[in-house]
Formats: sequence, C-alpha cells, structure tokens
Amino acid sequence: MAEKAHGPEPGRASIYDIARAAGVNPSTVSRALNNRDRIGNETRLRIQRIAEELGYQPSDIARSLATNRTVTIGVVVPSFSDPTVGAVLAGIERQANDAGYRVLISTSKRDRDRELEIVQDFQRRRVDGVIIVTSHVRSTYEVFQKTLDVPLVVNGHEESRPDIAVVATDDRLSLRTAVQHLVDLGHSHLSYLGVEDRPNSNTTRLTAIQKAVLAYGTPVALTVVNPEGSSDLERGLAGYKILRSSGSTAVICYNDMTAIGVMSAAQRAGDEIPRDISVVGFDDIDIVAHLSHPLTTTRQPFYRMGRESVDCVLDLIAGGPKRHIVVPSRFVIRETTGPPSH
Amino acid sequence: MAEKAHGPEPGRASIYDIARAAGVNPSTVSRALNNRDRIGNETRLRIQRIAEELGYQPSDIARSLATNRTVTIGVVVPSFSDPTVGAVLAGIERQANDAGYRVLISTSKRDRDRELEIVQDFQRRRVDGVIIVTSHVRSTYEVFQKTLDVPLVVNGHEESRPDIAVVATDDRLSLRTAVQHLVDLGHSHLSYLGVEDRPNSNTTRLTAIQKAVLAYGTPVALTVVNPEGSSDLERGLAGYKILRSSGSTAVICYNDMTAIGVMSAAQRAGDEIPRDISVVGFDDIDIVAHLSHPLTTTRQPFYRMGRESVDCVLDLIAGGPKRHIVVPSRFVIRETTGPPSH
DNA sequence: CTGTTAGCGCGTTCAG
DNA sequence: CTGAACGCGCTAACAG
Repeated sequence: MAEKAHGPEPGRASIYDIARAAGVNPSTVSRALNNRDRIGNETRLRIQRIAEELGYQPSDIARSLATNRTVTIGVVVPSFSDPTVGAVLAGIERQANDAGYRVLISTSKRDRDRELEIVQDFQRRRVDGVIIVTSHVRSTYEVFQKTLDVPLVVNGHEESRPDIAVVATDDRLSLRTAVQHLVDLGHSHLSYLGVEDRPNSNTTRLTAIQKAVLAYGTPVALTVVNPEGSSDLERGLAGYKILRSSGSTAVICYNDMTAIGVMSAAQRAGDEIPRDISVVGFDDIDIVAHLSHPLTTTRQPFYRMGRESVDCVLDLIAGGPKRHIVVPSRFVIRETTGPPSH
Repeated sequence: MAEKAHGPEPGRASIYDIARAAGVNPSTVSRALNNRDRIGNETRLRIQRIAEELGYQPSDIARSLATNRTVTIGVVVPSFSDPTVGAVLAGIERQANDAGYRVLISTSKRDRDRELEIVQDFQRRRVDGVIIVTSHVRSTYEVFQKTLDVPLVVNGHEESRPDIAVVATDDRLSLRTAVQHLVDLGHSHLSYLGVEDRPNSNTTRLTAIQKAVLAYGTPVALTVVNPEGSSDLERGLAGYKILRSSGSTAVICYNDMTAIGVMSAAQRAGDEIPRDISVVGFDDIDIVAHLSHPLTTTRQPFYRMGRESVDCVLDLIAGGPKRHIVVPSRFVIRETTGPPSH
C-alpha cells in the first residue's frame, strides 16, 4: 500500500477536485459533504458519489484551521505500562468517542518538566481540552498559570487547588477502613510500604493511615518503609525484610504491585500469608483477585474516573465551571488478611 | 486556569501580532522563530523576545497545512489494558520522540471495522505514517488496498503478505523449544490452552506446537482447549478442569495471563505446580517472574519491537522499501515446569 | 538580510 | 439553492 506516496486519485483529492469534476463550486461540495442545509438533494448525492469515486479523504487539519476546533482532547499519563492507567485510558477514550471527540495521549514518565512540555505541545496542536492523569500541576502551578490557555482537568489527585478542575477518589476513607479491618483482626503493629517516586499520593496515603492509627491511641504502632527500587514490584520485594524485622504483623502497601512484590518475598522467605503477615494492596488491578492468595485491597473505579474526567473537561470546554468530582472507592476483603498468629 | 477561553494575550497571538509589535513582516517572524537562515541575529533575538512576551504558541495545524507534514505517526493498538501493549507503546513513543515525531494512539478493541475506521481517521488527520499492533489487515486487505494511502507497518504478526511491511517475533521457534523442554522432562501428553478472539495468532501458535509435537511421533499427545471467557484470565480459569480431565500433565498457554488463570485454578483445586501440572506461558510480562511460582514462558521483546516498528515506518516515509523484520524471542525456564509425577 | 506574494484545504459569510 | 470571495495561521518561493 501507499505504493506511490501521492498516486493519481488516492486520498489526496481536495474539494476543488471534486468541484471541478462535478461542475460546481467548492463551497457547494463543502455543503454536500457535511450534510448542510440549503443544498439540492440530487446535487448533494451526485457530489457525494463523486467524492467516493475520487477516494476523497477530507483534511481534518484544514478543517481545524478554518473552524478553530480540533475535536480532540489531549491526555497526559505517567506511563503505558501501568495497568491502572490502562483502565483510566479505556474510560477516557470511550467517553470521548461517544461525544465525538478524539484523544491524543502522551506519557510524562512522572517528570514535571516533561508534563509541562506535553501540555504545551498539546496547546500548539490546539487540542480543545486536556486531562492530566496523576499530575504534578500542584507543584508546578505557577509555570502552568503563565503558559496555560486550555481547559484542564486533573485526574487522580484527592485534593488540589480549587482553581483546578479535578476528578479523584477519596483514598482516605478506604484506608481508614483498611486500618479498622486490621485492628479488628487483632493487629497492633502495622506498617506502610510506600514509594518514593510519587510523593504526592504517597504522602496522602501515609497521612491517612497515620491519622487512622492515631485514632486508636497507643495500642497500635505504625512502621513506615520506603524501599528503593526501579519498579513497584521491586520495591515490594525489597521492603519485605525491613517491615518483617520491624515486628509488624500486617502491611498496607502503596498499591497492588508492591503488594505482589511483598507476597513474593514472603513466599520466598517461607512465610505464610496471612498467618505470618497480613497484606493489603491498593487499586484492585485485575489479576490480584486471582493470585494464589487473592488480595485484600481497595477497588478504584478507574474506568469510571476516566469517563468522569471527559465529562468534566467537556463541561469546561462548553464554558462550565471547574468541578471537583470525588468518586467512591471500595475496600475489598479477600484472603491475604487474617488475625496475627501470636 | 483557562480563566477566559480567549484572554487578551494568552496563547492565541499569531505571527501577525508579533510582526506588528516588532515592526517586521510575518515571514520574518516565521524565520526567526524557526531559527532559519538568512536573518539578522539581533532581529531574530528581538522577535523571539517579543514572541515570549506575547505568550506566543505556534499553531501546529496551520504549520501542517502549509508544510503538508504532521510529524505524527498514528498507532492502532487492540487495548490499553494489555501489559504487552503497554511495553510496545513505550518503545514506539520513545523511538518516535527521539526522531522528532509524535504519536497518535487509538484502540481497535480487536474489531476489524474499527481498525479500518481508525486508520481512515488517521488519514484524515494526515498522519505521516501508521503502525498497527496485532492487526487484522491480512483479512481486510482488499478494503485497505482501496482506501489506504499512507505508509503502514504491522506489528506482531509473524507472517503476512509480502506487500505489507511488518515487524514481528517468530513465535514458532520458541514454541518448538517449549515443546522440546516439556518432552525432555518426560511429558507425553501436552495440552494447548488457546483463545478464540485472536484467531490469527492463536492458530499460528497452535500450528507451531502441533508441528513440534508431530516431530516426536506417536509418543506425544496433544489436547487442544479453547475455553470461553471474557478475559484471558477467565479463559485460563475455565480451561483448567478441561485440560486436567484430558489427562495431560503439561499445558502451554496462549499467553501469561491465561497461564495465571490456569495456575490459580490449579491452586484452587488443590493441585501442585509443577508436580501435578507443568505450566508454560507466553510473553513474559513483568509480574510472572515474581509470582509464587515463577513462570516458565517465552520472553517477547515488546519494547524493542515498538522501536523497530517506528524505524520501519520512518523508512517507509523516507521512501524506503517494505521491510519484514523478525526479532528473536527467548524461552525462559523458571519454576512452573518439571517432570510429571507418574 | 528582509519584504511581497501565494498558496495549503476547508468553512463561511454574503450575494445572486 | 448555488457561486464568489475571504480568512484561518503559517511556510515558501521570489524579489528587492
């Protein structure tokens, strides 16, 4: 295919070519092809047939230049290899397509500068709106303020500046439930296994847990572990011995992947779950319900958040207000949590 | 942000505004901003400064209309929720960005018609090239033939029509190695657990296994299972009892996710891996090396395939030939395969 | 070195 | 109901 880059007919005919072939004016062709008013039915059909024959492919870029709209929303995600991102993207694409919009995606790799560059690139491309999934805007706000001139929605942050539209889950509630669950089971020494490369959400979650723990007074202790590693899985693997040596009998992990790492390390160390250690994840990615030890975790409505984000940005485009949407998450108890053995 | 959709300066200044402010001609502004030749250094700097002050954001769509290039390559993927896709996309984005290209992604949901629609949409947007990851082009070729007029590369298919550029791994070699491995361990009754929604690759893999099995003559039997299910995981779960009742002592799964399903079902049934059943996956997605039973599987170079695809399509854009690139995959033996117990 | 003049392909007035 | 003319924002010849 694409035998000769610019063959005779294929694809590169313009409305001028059609107009000439049909013996009409280009503007008439425009009307016919866009099913506009004020055009005769027979000429419309004739023109459409000719367009078909010529293999006419309208140029969206010319159209965008003329209409000043691209019908496109730009999406920034941290990575493609994160299953949670996949679910959000699926929701975004679905809702956007339903509304007749297209989606333009780039990965920030969790890099502040890159995030900013991408948004600026989006603006050069004249996207109608932007969604940033798990963003750094909060800390880069001044720079954004200066150069941003497009409707923007941030997806994933619980709390943010009131002048930024946001769609998020409330991590705190479900983490409080998680702590409650573990305490009810009889655990008096918990630990939190965090990540260092996502300071915002990590701190939010840690704080939520700390608060929840404090509510029980002294009987409950909390150890915080922030292992190094190049992936969540590795961080989980690396964190296990540390938290184990701390004497805690249960661990709440930053997310499911770190939990998988923890469990893998436990298994390797000959420890039994949940007898020797209770494990709690976060996200509820597809696999964790089907692991040898189905994981207790909190289910995040990623797909739905994606759709909500689109609704939110479309509202903005239509001139609506900056909404702050919080969607509920749900704590799911499965088989990796149980009473401590001693 | 985006306080007023079209504020005073922000973002919507054109080279005309700059030209007026600088007292020069618009084309001079164009030259200055694109660091072209034939322009005085002081005027260049002056113009750049003014552009900065006005918060100038060049319009890529106007530029594209003028240059007839978008510096964008369109990518069709089956889904965002597939970890293998994530890796391919990461490679594609990386290589494309390194070459100064952007990437436009849409999901086909494995649907023929949707795949075609997306490619046509890409053409309307005038992308410079297209990459389809795990495509249906082979079976839709006639339709494509008619409407396609853009460099195209298919990623993932082993074999394809010679008139389509392709980047793929050779599944057959590693599957032969897998069969060899199992036979060497003493297995005489294998089974293949396939999927029904990807007939092309599924058939290719099945055929490869059948051929490999036949090479051993009668002593090796092969049972084929194609369980229904809405996800690979579920297909694995559903397939287990069938293949177990067939009497086979080892199973080669379509991919790692189905293998995870199989292992989960085995565990639930009280069977031990690999004592009661040896399990082989395909893909080597990140987690499987860290499961309670590290999975024997074949490692696919997804990231690299993504990069190669970009190189391939850029070659095409530059007028090069339709290449057929085959990148090697590697069979990795871990802990889910062992000798049969009886 | 810089200004002038044409388009790129389409939508959209405003006339007829 | 249709044609003519202009503009979207920018690049690219061709002059000066």
